Amino acid sequence: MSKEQLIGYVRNFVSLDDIETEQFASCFEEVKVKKRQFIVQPNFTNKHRALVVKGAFRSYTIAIDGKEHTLQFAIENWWVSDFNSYIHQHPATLFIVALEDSTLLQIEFDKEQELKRTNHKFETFFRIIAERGLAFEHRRILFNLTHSAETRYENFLLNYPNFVERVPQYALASYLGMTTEFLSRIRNRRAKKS
Amino acid sequence: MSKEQLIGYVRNFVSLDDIETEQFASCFEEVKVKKRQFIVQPNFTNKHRALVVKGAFRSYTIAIDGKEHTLQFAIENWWVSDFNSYIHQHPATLFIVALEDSTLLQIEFDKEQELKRTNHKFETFFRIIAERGLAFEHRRILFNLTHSAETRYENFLLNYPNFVERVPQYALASYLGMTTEFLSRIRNRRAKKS
DNA sequence: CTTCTTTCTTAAACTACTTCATATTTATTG
DNA sequence: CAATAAATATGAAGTAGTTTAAGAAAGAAG
Repeated sequence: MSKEQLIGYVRNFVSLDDIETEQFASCFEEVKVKKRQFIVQPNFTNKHRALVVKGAFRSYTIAIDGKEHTLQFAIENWWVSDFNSYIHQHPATLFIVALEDSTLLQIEFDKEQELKRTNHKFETFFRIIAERGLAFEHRRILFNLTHSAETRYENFLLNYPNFVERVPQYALASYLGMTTEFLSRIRNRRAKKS
Repeated sequence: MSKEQLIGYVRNFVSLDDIETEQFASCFEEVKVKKRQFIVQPNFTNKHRALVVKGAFRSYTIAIDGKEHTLQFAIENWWVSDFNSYIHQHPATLFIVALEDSTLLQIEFDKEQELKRTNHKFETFFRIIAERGLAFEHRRILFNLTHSAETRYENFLLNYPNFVERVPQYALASYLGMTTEFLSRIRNRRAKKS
């Protein structure tokens, strides 16, 4: 059962006894999603957050000029949601789409609230992942402010080599804040050098 | 005493009885900081997080080319820290400097850990502020990806009018991801229009 | 295997923003 | 309140990255 993976993940952050483990795991539901299927769409409230058990996702928005901009990717052991929509339980602004046939373990907002309310350890767990997420985004913002398009790409290659192969170029470009054409040129430039 | 302000802030998120309130508040220490004084510097671990009681701060980094890039501003009722340094207790990468003579209420990392360990409510409080911080940075990243320099400035004006007056232009420019010269032009352009 | 669609590539023209250099205004300090 | 330093303004030249457009390659679907 894929919940092993969830348990393993949670135990990185808090130690749970058997009863707690069971209680935690029982709040999650396995969902299979086909490539190109949307799990979140603008104007619909994002009622779950999900751990990617297998597969890959992309969350993005479409600007007024029609262009797509990627906020996040998620592969195995990453969480996926429109976080603003989820925590405030108001309408989403993002699309979230499966980049591959995927399996998720998702928890409903209300169940998560209950978990956090009933057991200090669960509260701790969600606190830690929020903190780590925040620290991550701080690093990302700073890196984006301080580096050129090419350096941002190199950094992504270095830190997330396993994402690169699984993510379409246009999506990666829009995550890194450049056009797909420009990323194509960067890749070409680099290929020639080596 | 300025701890009233801290209590008021915390009670926005969790309800504390008198004993809890006292326990929470007693972990914070008031610190006065003069304009231009640094409270965090690269390579020193950031041992506290602090609520701004009065005044204003800026956290920023200096890139290899010598240019400053602002990660955050903080005025009254905002938290300030090098969050990556603080939560992992490893050396800071940021400078944090007072933009005005200021008063802080700061808590030591170890005391915060203890608060969270000993009382579920305190854990909840820190979970909530981390989640809100994360949601905030998601909005910021998306907005930066989807809008031009001028629009980013207009948005900042709209959402944080009270920051604008208190923050030097070059710092705001570097927060918004543009040069101070370009922001100067934008402001000039706008002034002429109206 | 063929057709249709999606993604990637390449090149030339363009533009939003930067850089550099200098002048002006606004703060800070003795 | 001078004197000096720090921040802002402005113009001209430069560039990193975009836009547009068209073709090539790769994937998906029958």
